[in-house]
Amino acid sequence: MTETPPKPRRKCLICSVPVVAAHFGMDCCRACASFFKRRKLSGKKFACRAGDRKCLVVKDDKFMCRRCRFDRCIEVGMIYDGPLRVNKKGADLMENSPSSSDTASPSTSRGHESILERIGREYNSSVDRRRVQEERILGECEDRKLVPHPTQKIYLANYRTSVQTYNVCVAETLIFFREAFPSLLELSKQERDLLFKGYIAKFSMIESHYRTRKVWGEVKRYCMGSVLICVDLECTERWLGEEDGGENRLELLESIRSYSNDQFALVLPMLNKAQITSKEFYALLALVLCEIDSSSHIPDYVLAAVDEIRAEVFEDLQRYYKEEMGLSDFSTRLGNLMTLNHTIQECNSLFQEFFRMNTTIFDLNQSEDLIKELFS
Amino acid sequence: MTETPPKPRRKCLICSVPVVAAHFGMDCCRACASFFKRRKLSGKKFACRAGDRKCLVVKDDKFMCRRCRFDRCIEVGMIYDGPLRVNKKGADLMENSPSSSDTASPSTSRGHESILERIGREYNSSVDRRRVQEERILGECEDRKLVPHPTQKIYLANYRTSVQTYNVCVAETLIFFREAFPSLLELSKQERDLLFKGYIAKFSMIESHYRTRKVWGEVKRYCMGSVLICVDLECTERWLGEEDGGENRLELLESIRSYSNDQFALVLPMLNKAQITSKEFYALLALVLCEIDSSSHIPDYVLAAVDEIRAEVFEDLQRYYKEEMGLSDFSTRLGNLMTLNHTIQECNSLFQEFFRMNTTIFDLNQSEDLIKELFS
DNA sequence: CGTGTCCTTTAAAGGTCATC
DNA sequence: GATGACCTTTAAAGGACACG
Ligand SMILES: [Zn+2]
Ligand SMILES: [Zn+2]
Ligand SMILES: [Zn+2]
Ligand SMILES: [Zn+2]
Repeated sequence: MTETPPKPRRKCLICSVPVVAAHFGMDCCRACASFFKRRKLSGKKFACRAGDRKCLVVKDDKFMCRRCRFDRCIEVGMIYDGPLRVNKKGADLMENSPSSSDTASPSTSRGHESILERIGREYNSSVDRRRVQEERILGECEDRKLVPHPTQKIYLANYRTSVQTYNVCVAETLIFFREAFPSLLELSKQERDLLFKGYIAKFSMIESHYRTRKVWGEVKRYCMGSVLICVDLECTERWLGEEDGGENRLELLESIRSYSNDQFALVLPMLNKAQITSKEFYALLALVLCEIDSSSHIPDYVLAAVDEIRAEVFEDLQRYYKEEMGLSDFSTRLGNLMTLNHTIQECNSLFQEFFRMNTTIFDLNQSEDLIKELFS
Repeated sequence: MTETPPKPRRKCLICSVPVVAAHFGMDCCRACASFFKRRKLSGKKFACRAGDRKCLVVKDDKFMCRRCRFDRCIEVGMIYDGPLRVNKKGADLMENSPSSSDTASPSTSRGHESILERIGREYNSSVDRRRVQEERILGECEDRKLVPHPTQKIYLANYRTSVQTYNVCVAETLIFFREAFPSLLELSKQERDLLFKGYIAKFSMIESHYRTRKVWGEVKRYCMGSVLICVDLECTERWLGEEDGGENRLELLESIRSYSNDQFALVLPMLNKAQITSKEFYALLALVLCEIDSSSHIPDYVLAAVDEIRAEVFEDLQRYYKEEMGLSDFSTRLGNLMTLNHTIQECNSLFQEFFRMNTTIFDLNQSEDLIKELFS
């Protein structure tokens, strides 16, 4: 009837073409959504066409700079954590289980759960348990301070809450360790405890970075100490109160500073480059267990047991890359993941001193019998 | 085949029953999701059954405290901003337009756009324009500081960026004013400018609170100054640099402090209570224009023009409540919205001094001819 | 009315394929 | 092999209704 007025419509936040729906949490066109997903999946990063990473990203018939287009996607806040559902075609039909009734299937139609599924389930379950306990710890803490986060209740860590949540973390991760790697139950309790003692430090390291990225995205100011607490990296001195740490106070502060500085210098760049998915993180939770320092006196049959786990993880990881992610060439992703694995190993070796000291400190404060037993 | 192992499943974050899917962004059961939606829609708040707002919310056959259940929903981060799509049944079929082809329909199937749709469209369009210009302003600012936000790039406001973004806001809001209220084009330019001069302060006030809630949720530490910049309320003194503000520096600081303190005391509680949806915000953008101080010397025919807008908004608002929100009794929501409207009016009257001074300050810095013309 | 179960609808994710 | 148009599938939102 009347002439159509110039109604402003939504535009693609990446390339400015008109857009009808949201993709990956942001207003963008289907082409940019496809592009972002492919780039995330492949794991490859390209160089900027101009070299200065300042190309304008607009739909000017072909030749958008791939690096700058991807950077723009990250900048506007698009998120993609790997496929949500598994590829129907690729899945083999080993048995026709009658699981279609009321009980929810464990995300694939296969009869038994894969190792990555099991690790993921047990990890998330341990996080749920830790969250409940941390809520209680923080509820009892008089001077708790909320950190500004728009969607979650996150608190500033202090010495006391760090020690308490770490104790909870150790206890719950021990359960995770038992449930996620049941094959290790064939070893003696002593051997398992030795493995766990070497594991918990590496676990804490990768978990901290993983949770930080999950909770804070591209924000570099905070570092998650556990499920509900985080450290403000711009005022780390606030973490340790004047009366905390006893006679080791200054020493402790210096250790922590050097530990975190070097860790951020080593692990963070790798983690940013790898952009790992949740499933890859679950794989990492197993792979760091399987990297055992050859200088430590571990019997061969224990090494054989972890090698079995490593092989199972690699098999499942390849299946994940091929079937679920639909990658024909997954060498880049696997390479990134393995580099990350070795970086963590390296970082862990560098700071064994710190962790030994750490263990001593936490020993003084521990209340749980379980932990006393472990670190005696 | 084998006995089902005790696999941990997801639980309702509100009442702890097993849950199969997410609702409103969080893992919760369908009952809690329904409950949350109904409570959000109705706008009513109930008193806590025990009085201390500390009831445990668990599915123990009837009698969950409604207040504590709702509080828990907010706490875990559930979000609901009114129905996403319009009720098909309620919509009248005035014409059968051939719009079903390629051009996207303007969210309802009605031939012409309602006033709230128009205001919303023009408001969002003005925000898009401001975002582009603010990105440029901040790109040129040497000492810009990112505020930690997991999904958006938000910067800390300083005196310079505040002035610049305010100028952009005035210019773009003038366009919004013209496009959203076309009926006012029948008035003279002088009359429209007079209306706009009274409008811009109230606009800034409600927009600031609306954007703060949208960007920061329940976080009370930051207050959005414009689209991309915000003030850290825990160190407001950083906002004004040592050399900013000229001879009025201390006076200016004091004005701002008292202005913001009182505004937060008056407007914030109402806004938290009302929990307005986007559409209600659009209605408010019109309603605050229509509240004109009787002491000002505005001709009757101008008052008649804004009264026409007010009537149109009320009509559309009722249609929204009835048809889109499906409310049979919308008195609580409308009451909350009107209280908010009057609180803003009251707050505006209280701080006319501040804004007069404000205008003078911004006059000294303005570069756009448009603004010079307006505030001469 | 307020609640919770169940069914329908749809926005956004997954997947395919011709083109370069 | 990368791209983007064009289908197919599904998780989560809307809506109806029986119960108290
Ligand atoms: Zn695009
Ligand atoms: Zn480039
Ligand atoms: Zn529930
Ligand atoms: Zn209660």
